Amino acid sequence: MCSAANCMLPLRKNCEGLANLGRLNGGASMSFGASGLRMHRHPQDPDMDFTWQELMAITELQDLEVQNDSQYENGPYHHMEPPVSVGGFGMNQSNTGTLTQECEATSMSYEGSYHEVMQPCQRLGPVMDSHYAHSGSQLSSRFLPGAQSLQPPLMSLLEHMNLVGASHGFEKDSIGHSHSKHQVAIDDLESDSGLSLGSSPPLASPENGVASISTYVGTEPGLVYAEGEMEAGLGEHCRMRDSLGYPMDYHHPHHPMNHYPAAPTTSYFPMGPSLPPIHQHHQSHPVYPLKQQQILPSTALHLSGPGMPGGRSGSCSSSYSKPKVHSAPAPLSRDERRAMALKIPFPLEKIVNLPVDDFNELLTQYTLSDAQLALVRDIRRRGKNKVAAQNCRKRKLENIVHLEGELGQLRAQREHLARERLDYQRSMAIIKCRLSELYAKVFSQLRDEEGHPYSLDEYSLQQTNDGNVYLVPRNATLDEEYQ
DNA sequence: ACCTCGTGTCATCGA
DNA sequence: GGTCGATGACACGAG
Repeated sequence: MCSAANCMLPLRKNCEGLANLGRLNGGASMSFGASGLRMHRHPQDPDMDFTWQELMAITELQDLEVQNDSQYENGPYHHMEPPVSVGGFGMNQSNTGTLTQECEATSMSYEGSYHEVMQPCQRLGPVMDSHYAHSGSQLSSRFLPGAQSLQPPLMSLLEHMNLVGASHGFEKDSIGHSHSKHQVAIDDLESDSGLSLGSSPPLASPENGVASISTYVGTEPGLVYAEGEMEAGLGEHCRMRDSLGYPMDYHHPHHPMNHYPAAPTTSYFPMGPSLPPIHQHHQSHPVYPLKQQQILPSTALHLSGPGMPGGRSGSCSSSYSKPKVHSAPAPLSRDERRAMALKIPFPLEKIVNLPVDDFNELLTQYTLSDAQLALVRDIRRRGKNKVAAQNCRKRKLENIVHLEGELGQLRAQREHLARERLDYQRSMAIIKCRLSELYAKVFSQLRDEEGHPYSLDEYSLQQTNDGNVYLVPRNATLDEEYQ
């Protein structure tokens, strides 16, 4: 035991709970401690029992405050400002912290938000009890703009202080409900949106994406978690795109959804046996001069001929006839022209879409020159790469849209957490103010053996782990024996 | 003339 | 080693 221990005056033992506080503090005197110092109270201050209860309630809050702090520290949002602490008021669970006398003595640590609250709080101070007793709900609206966001421990205390009023229920519902909804939104976002090429539009421009995510970017609490409606997922996505006029099916002739041989309906070769005769998808194909198209024989690649399997000439011949649906038929691509020039005896569709084994088998069925063989392989490579590039670009745009949605959600979450933090700081400032008043009140009732009051400048209250509260000189700390 | 956008193509990498 | 898909980079044409 250190020397300071002789001056430590255990005031009370609060482990029996608030129910016993009245009895413990209701006595005419409190004689504690090894020093034998006796503290005398004024005879039955009618406010003292309530003061003690309130004081201890605030003290016990400090444990809960730690939990609140850890919530902020462990949460996804890390703010640069340190959490507010009321430890400066003493009554610590350990041996740290000392009492302070005035609200302004602690206001330094609050910077912005605390000053906002302290002024009305101090102005209210002398008549605070009456306000608590008679107009708590008004205080809640006037001085606790963020009281509805208090965590349950704070709410409990403020209820005890009659500071909160009817806003409690709202906050519980607000926080709890919004968090659960928020989780749903995260789950939805984390769910693989999938690269559903078949349901993706040919183009998903970033502008469209921004328009779609505007739902998630909310600045108001009510809007913050509206992204939970994302659960509609791809279906909603599709509807949105549909409303934008995009086709829901990606009718690309070589789209992975159109697997060979299930969908041999189109071809790079515009004259396949069962092909739609026009390029419905590739509208960007260069429009070659009419002169160039005119020199292309409509039956340039006759499948009927030497080396061709019999019985296919007719259909194949017709398959290479130019479509006559439109007066201005789609131009041929470079590879198509090359294929016709080299008389490649099978459609480009097969060249591109056949599996490698079937493709090799197809090559064995024909006698091709080296130039033809090289061209066929180039056509196959370029055709596959073209589809791959299209898929890649679609995927890239979809990723951009998805990331913008996540960004909006995270921004909304950040705003929500910032508001919660501000509310928490304001509430703690009010609590500290009230706590300082309570300590001043307690000290005003304590007397030493000679009847002199203890000074808050010289003494502080410290609480041990077992709940004993000691009056400790400020230049001393509680000995471990008391912990 | 310049920019943007869409597309095709090539080169490269990893599976 | 060949094939395939993905992707960055580049070129080109259209608007």
